[in-house]
Amino acid sequence: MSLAEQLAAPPLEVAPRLLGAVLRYGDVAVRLTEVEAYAGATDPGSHAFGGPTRRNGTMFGPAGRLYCYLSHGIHICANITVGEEHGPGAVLLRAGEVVAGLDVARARRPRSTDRDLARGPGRLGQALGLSLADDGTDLATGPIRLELPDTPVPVTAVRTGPRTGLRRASDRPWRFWIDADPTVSPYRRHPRAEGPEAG
DNA sequence: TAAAAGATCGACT
DNA sequence: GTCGATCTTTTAA
Repeated sequence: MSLAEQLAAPPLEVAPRLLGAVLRYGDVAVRLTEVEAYAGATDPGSHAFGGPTRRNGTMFGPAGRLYCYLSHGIHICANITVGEEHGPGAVLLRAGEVVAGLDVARARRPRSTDRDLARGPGRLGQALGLSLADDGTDLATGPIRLELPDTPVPVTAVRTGPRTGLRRASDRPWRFWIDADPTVSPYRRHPRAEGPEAG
């Protein structure tokens, strides 16, 4: 079963299965501990909501690719495309534990403790050395590889909650993380988030 | 400890 | 011209 076939399922189904997976780029490898599902056309929180644009084109391609975008002009955030082809599903890689290339990751983030090296999507992208040029990389054949876990994280260790920092659709509990893992990032609600508390 | 603000630039309208 | 699936530093309790 190919990587793309394993990822050819709805984002909400694939997201928890990515916990414990390892993303490797050069010397650095990160074990994923926190992800978020983005459903695509029906999800106001997704970049794909409203149809294809120059930025989100990768989301409308096949599963098993890396979707990278620039956040706040500074940080590269990474997603894995999932679901059916032309169905713009994706899973945001929110946080992880650096399991290889610790010296390289430390050099890229000199002011971080080891725990914080990839604790947050912007930090994760920085630790791995991602750039916008990495958008669209095939994770089965390219320089960046995704290794799914031999044994999935048990469902009893997976926790869910609302996605972090979104203004739209901020109440959907589509964030998944490994319970009690120290590298999971803290939840922050968007200051102007829409939803129950926004009125 | 929590909240606020500044940084910074490609994508979008 | 405005905005953001963020991070860091500063300021206030």
